[in-house]
Amino acid sequence: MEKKEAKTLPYESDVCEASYVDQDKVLSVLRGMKNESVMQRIAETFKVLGDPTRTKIIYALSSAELCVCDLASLLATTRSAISHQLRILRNMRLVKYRKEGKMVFYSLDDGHIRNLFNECLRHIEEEEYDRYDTGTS
Amino acid sequence: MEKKEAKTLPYESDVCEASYVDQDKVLSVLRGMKNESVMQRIAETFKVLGDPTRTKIIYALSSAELCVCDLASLLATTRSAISHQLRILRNMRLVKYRKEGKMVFYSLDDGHIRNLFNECLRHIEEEEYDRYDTGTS
DNA sequence: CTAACAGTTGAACAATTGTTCATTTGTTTG
DNA sequence: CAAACAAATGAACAATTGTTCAACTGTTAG
Repeated sequence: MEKKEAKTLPYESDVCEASYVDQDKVLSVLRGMKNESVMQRIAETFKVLGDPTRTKIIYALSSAELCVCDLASLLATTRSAISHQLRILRNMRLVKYRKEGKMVFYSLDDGHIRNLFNECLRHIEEEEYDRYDTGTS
Repeated sequence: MEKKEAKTLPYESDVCEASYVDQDKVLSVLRGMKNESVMQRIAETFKVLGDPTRTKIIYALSSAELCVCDLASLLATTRSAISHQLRILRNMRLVKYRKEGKMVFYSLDDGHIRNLFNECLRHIEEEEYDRYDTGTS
């Protein structure tokens, strides 16, 4: 039970335990939190959408069904790089595919992804607007 | 002008240039694409939302205004780690802050972020549903 | 069958990223 | 002023990530 004296703590301890935390507020937020695995899944989804190459693939597929070679040409990169990224998108069920001979055509898996994209775009545009709006008044 | 013989190309060249690309389709998609900097901004936004710690911070802030110490307590991590992540969220204008004495209270910057979050959640829930729905025809 | 091609994949490498540790800044209080 | 505390920050480190290179699978056409 050795109690550490305050003096022996020159900087913060590992985890914020002691300080003036608003316990009630924190507990209330904690209760409203989705469970860990859902949070993990959300983070993962955003992360997958957060790579420039994948972002562009998704955007391209939101306007047409395309094969690997089309995408490579469109994004000026190799088929290999595209293929690696498509696998990640496939695993996250963000895109689906259809085989036709030796070609494989990819498209978006569902409409939510398009919505996510548009919502993000709206945020960015509003951000842009705000930047020029501040200063008046 | 040394022309390489086909035989000296045992595998694909750097970029998909030659092959059977549907030029019309690709050009049409390309025209519909947002410009590079917008795409970059979208990717960046998703990326920032795509780290588990930041995802949780955002989610927590979507239900209450909190200080660094509250967040550290809530996520069971150090104030330093939270502070580093908050800077990133600040830079992307996803959160705003308000100083009160030596405390700093953070909150979401605008409503779009909440929408983005909810849209993502809906995608995940539908995904979950689909997984148990497949098999029947 | 063989050559050519679309796509996939594994290994390796460089680049980026998140956390920790330690220090610093700025505010409040004794 | 000095001690105490919230928060911010820089450096360092381990872990993760995206691309490239090279090889491989499977399909089509001569």
